Amino acid sequence: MKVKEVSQLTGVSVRTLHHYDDIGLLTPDCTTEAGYRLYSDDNLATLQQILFFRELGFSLKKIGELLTSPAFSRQEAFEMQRNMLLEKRKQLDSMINTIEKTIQHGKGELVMTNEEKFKGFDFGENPYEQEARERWGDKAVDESNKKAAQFGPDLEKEMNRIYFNLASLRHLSPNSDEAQVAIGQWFEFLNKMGNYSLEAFRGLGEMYVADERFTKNIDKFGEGLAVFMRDAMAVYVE
Amino acid sequence: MKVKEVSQLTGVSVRTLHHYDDIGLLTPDCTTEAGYRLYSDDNLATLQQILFFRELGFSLKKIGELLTSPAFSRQEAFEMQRNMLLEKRKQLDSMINTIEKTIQHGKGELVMTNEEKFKGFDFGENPYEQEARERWGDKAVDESNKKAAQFGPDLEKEMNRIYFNLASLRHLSPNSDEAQVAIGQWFEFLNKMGNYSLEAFRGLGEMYVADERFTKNIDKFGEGLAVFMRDAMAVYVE
DNA sequence: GTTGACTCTCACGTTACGTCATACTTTATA
DNA sequence: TATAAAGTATGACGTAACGTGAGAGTCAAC
Repeated sequence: MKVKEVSQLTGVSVRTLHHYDDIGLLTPDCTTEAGYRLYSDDNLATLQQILFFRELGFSLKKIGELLTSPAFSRQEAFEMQRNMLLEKRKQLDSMINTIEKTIQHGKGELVMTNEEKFKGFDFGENPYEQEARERWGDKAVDESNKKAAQFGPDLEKEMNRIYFNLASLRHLSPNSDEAQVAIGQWFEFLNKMGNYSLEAFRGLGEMYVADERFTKNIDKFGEGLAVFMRDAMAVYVE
Repeated sequence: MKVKEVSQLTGVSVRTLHHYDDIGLLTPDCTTEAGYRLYSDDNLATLQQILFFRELGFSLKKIGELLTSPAFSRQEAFEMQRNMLLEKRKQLDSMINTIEKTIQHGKGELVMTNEEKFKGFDFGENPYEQEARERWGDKAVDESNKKAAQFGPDLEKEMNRIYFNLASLRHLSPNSDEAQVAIGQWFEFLNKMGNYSLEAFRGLGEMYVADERFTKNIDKFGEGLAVFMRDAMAVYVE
């Protein structure tokens, strides 16, 4: 789909699409050789996400952070957004209530304090952001780091813990959330003592299967773990 | 009340109060000789109005125009705002509905078209503004005055005929065929001497009931004709 | 009488686009 | 098939509604 079609479908302006592309929030999957932006269905789904978050008052910057967070899951996000929308409706109800009272107040049928007159406006500290940050924000990553670090200077123990954890998940899909979180921990762990690029990380996964010495050592934690890890690592890199 | 108190009470920042003062949207009734802003209860009521309109997506400029309009009435505004808030809640419900469908869609339990995925987002042409402009915009009063003045004797006759005809139908449903034909004639008639958009036409109907001067003149042809016409006009627009 | 919370007025920064201007590409029409 | 019309791209500047200090005056309290 070209910009105008997307614009008409979603109600956002073409300029907005350009803008989102400029700031890297929504880069179309494809372009014609003339430079025309072409949006895929997946791009549309992302745009929908963006609009939901925007409606809930998130800044574009924060939306970008959320969308690119490794812990981000679309389904999870949708369910959360639903809750947020319900919250917002409650707020709206509160405002409606306030205004109805105000109308009566104007007719002299009711007395109102100043505070009551502004009930429902307290937009100030919305709990939405908080929840989102906890779920997908930097804090989540930091916390897990902290926990991992608490295992002490004994790196081998920590390593084993991660392997163990992964082994317990190896019957799941390599791209399941749990698997990806676990493999993320593995990636962080490796980066504590060296600098693994994502590409190197993927290569490592390949080696787990290709090299028998690795395979055997890894599969000690559970049959098929090496293969599982390779797949999960490949997914993680993406 | 000084700025901080107002800020805490209402949830808006001190800077915002300064800003509203700067642009003349909300100038405190009083200041100390040191230049401190002092807000009266009336100022607070105005601020409440501002916040309601703001929540409904009006620009500060437009809010200022509304508030200073001679036709502006606080009570009327409140009632209108309540309707707008109810409208907005409907929109929210639509979004919630969309998101619930989307969740099912994600689980593969449902098929959705791209259009369905963006239902409820269509912020584009909000009817709120339109209504407000018609009610309090200077334009509404001027235009109808001008046109009324231009009436020649021929036109007046035709107009009366249409009114008469409508009055004879006012016991029917506003969306009956007869009523719609008659109101269609009225629309054509108006368009002979000016350009009435459908939206303006609907607004005119609203004014028939809202503005006593109209109501009285119209009801001369039959009790309740103004209300009947407003309803028929609303139906006609759709 | 001085500390700390509160206030003032500039004035520049920021976010999320809007609005041209200018130029190229694609589609429709004659 | 040429040519107009509609769509798109990239700057680049504009705007709305504040945020964020800086620097200075004011006020209540200990």
